[in-house]
Amino acid sequence: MPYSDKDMFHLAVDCVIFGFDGEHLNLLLYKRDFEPEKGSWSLMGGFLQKKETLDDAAYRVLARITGMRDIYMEQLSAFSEVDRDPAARVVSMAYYSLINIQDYREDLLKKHGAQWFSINEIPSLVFDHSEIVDKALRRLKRRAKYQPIGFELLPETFTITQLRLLYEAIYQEKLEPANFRRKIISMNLLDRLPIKDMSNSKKGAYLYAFNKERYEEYEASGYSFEL
Amino acid sequence: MPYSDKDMFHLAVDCVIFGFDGEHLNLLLYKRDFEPEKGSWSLMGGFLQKKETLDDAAYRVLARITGMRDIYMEQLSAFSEVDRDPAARVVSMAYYSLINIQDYREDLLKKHGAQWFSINEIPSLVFDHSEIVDKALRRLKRRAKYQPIGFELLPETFTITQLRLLYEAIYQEKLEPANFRRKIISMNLLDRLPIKDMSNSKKGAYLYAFNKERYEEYEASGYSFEL
DNA sequence: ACAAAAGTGTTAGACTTACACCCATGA
DNA sequence: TCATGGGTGTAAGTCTAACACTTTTGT
Repeated sequence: MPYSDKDMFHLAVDCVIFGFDGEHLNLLLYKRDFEPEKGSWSLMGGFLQKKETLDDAAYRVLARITGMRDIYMEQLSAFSEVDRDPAARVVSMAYYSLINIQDYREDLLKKHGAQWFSINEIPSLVFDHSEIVDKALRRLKRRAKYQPIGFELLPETFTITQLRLLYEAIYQEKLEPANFRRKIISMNLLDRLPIKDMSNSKKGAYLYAFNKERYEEYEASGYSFEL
Repeated sequence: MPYSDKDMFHLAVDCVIFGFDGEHLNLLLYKRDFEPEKGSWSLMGGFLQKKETLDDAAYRVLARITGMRDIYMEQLSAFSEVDRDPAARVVSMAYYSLINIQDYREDLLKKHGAQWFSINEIPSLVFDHSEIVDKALRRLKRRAKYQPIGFELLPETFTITQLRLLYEAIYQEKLEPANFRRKIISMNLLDRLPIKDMSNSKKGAYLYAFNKERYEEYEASGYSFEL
C-alpha cells in the first residue's frame, strides 16, 4: 500500500455564502446542530467524502442548505491550524459563493436554522470562521473590481442603479451614478432590454442583462474587465 | 471520538517555485525519487504531518530542497480529483513561491535531482502538475500587476532595467523602458542607492531597493499598487 | 569620437471626475 | 405642475503611449 506510513486527516469544506438584498451585502449563517459548539453561529460546512472532489463537497453543502444549483462558487483558501477545531484535527477548505438572494428556498433555510446577516452585523462565529469570512470579504472586494462577478448576486435582469448599489455595498463606498453608468455601459457587456422597471421611479429604468458569452469572447481575445 | 464516522485523507503540498535569471522566468522541478512515476519530472512536494499546518509543510519542503527560509510563498489552490494520484487518494494543496535565484544552494538542488526550466520549455509533468503550474503562472501574472511581489524574484538591490526585464518575462510582453521607469519611480516605493551597477553599460545604472515598510504604510492608508 | 545603455522631455490623445443639466411621468 | 429618480453633456484635470532626445563613459 503506497503512502501507508503517511498521516491522514479529516477534510472539511466551509462555505461563505453572500447574497445582496438590494441594499446590503449579506452573509448566510446557521446555528450549528452538532457538537462541539452546538448552537453557535457558523458557516455552512461538511466533511469531504471518499468519492468526491472538494468542489463536489462544497456544491453538496450548498444544495443541502439552499436548494440551489448552478451557483457561482470559488475556492478561497485552506485553513489548517492544528487546533482550529478543538475536538479533532480537521483541515478545512473554505469556499465562497455568490447567490441571487431571491432564488433561495426559505423552507430549507428555516429547516437548517439558517439566517441572513448584513456584513456589517456579523455575530461572532465558531472556530476560525470569522477569519474565513474576513478573507472572503477581502477577496470579494478585489474580485469585484477585476472580474464581472457582481452579476451573480443580482437577478437575471437589473437596472444600472441596482448594479451600482451592489457595488457600493461591496466596496463600502459611494460611486458617482453618472460615471458608473457610462463606464459599465461602455464595456458593452450589458444588453438593454426593451422593458423598464417602474418600481423605483416615475420615469422607469431600463432593465439590462449581463451577456456572459460576449464577456468570454472578449476575455479570450485579451480584454480585461476593470471596475 | 468526534467525527469518527468521517472519511480521512492523505494531504500533500506541492510547490511551484519560480526564479528569475535576468532573462527568463524559471521553474524549479525535480525528478521524482519514489513510486509511482519515479523518474518523471514533478513539482516539489511532501505529505502533511500531524502536528504542522499546510504552510509549515510547504516551508519544510522548500527548505529541504533549496536550503532557503524567509521566502515569499502563497497558497494557490487545492487539487482534489479523486484519481489525480493513481496510487491512492491524495488531496494536494498547491503553493507557489518566488525566490531570488542567486540565493539557491546548488548542492541541495543537485542532491535532489532538481533543475531550473524556463517557463517556455516546461517538460511534461506527473499527475496534474502541469495544470498546477498553469494555474500558478496565471496567478503570478495577475498578482504581479496588482501587488509588488516582483521584488521577491530579484536581489535586494537591482536596476530599473532589471526590474523591467523581470516584468517583461512575467507578462511575456515588451514594456516601454521610459514609461516603465517613470511609472515605478513615481510610486515612491523604491529607494535609490548612491551606487551604480556598471556591468551592463558604460554610463552605469543606479541601484534601487524596494522599501517594504513604506509600501505597508501606503497600503494601510488605502493606496493600491498597480502595474 | 562613437556606440550603447541610462535616463529625461514632450506631446497627442484617452480616460476620469465632478457637477450641471435635461427627461419622463405618477401623484 | 412639481418632485423624483433616470439619464446625458461637458469641461478641467490627470494619466498613458509613443518616440525624440540628452547623458555618460569604456573602448
